[in-house]
Amino acid sequence: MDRFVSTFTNKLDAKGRVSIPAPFRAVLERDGYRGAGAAGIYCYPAIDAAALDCGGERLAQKIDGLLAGLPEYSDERDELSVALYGDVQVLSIDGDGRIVLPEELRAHAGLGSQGTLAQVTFVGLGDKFQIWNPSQFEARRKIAREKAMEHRKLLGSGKG
Amino acid sequence: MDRFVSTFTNKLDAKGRVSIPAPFRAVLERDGYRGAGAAGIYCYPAIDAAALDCGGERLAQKIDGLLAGLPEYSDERDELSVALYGDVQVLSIDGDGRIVLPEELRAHAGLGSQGTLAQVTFVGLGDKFQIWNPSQFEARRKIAREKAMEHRKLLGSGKG
DNA sequence: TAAGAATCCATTGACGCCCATAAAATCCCA
DNA sequence: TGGGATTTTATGGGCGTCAATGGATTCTTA
Repeated sequence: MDRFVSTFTNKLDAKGRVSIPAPFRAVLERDGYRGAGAAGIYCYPAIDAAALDCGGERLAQKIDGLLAGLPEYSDERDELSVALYGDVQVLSIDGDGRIVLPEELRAHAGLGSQGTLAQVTFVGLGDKFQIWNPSQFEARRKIAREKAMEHRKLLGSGKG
Repeated sequence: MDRFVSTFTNKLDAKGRVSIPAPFRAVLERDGYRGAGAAGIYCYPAIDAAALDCGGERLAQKIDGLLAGLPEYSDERDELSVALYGDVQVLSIDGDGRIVLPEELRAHAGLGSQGTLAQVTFVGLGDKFQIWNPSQFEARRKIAREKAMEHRKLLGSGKG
């Protein structure tokens, strides 16, 4: 049972390409691999952050599972379907392990426009990973650490 | 059930490699060993100390367990995911029982930068262990002893 | 045919893997 | 029980492979 773990920062080149960190690629391959040429990741704007949520088959199934819990023809389900599926893009992974980030996704995550050189940060979150603007992620991480510190006693993780 | 116990100090070489103490290795192997090549340890900056927390599969499962209890799309979960998964690095153990400490982790623990020769101290803490800068750990240990002494008086106050 | 996209190729630098040596702990046997 | 032999650790170094990145070339399609 592989998970996406730790963070990596790679370069976004002039064509909008960026290498997926090798460890993440390995997880994706073991996850929902669909043959050499057909490999791809699901990617969509995170609902509550300036970042992109990404994952493989397992993530897609998880979304399916969420929706399955709602009544077939409810407004709730329709709205969630749109929110979750509507903005999803399937990004294919090229022979060198890279994806191309479309303009729309880049805009949401605060990554430079096409042609702009930039860095992007991949953040492992277990069964999915996120793509961030590095400096924005640093700020986010700082907050997360503070929160974690607060929760520490509750969690009992201090003594592990 | 094996535990990480006692402390060892080994050299960090020019490549940033350091041998994991043999006794710790033995515990890791019995813990969640996944075949020769796939062996690795989970390592992340300690939340409340200038040290690194390390462990094997058991530690990873503990993290999973913490998150599994939280609702799928909650702020709480998001933050903890970032704090827990985002900072974790999976360090693979080479054929000689060594790991490479990445720059980011070294910085947090006050170990020299790349190229710098240094020593690192491994401290057993039961089901995980920590990596310290030796002198910082000595200071820490001294305080711990004093505290322990105080507690001892409290604990043993009945008998004197 | 031009623009954009996808595929392929090349470079470089990091990392994993292997071996060699040295020190230390363990074992073995008289 | 003591001393030598053997095995395990720790540590240093070399080399090959793979990942990341930049650029070129081919393929689509408008």
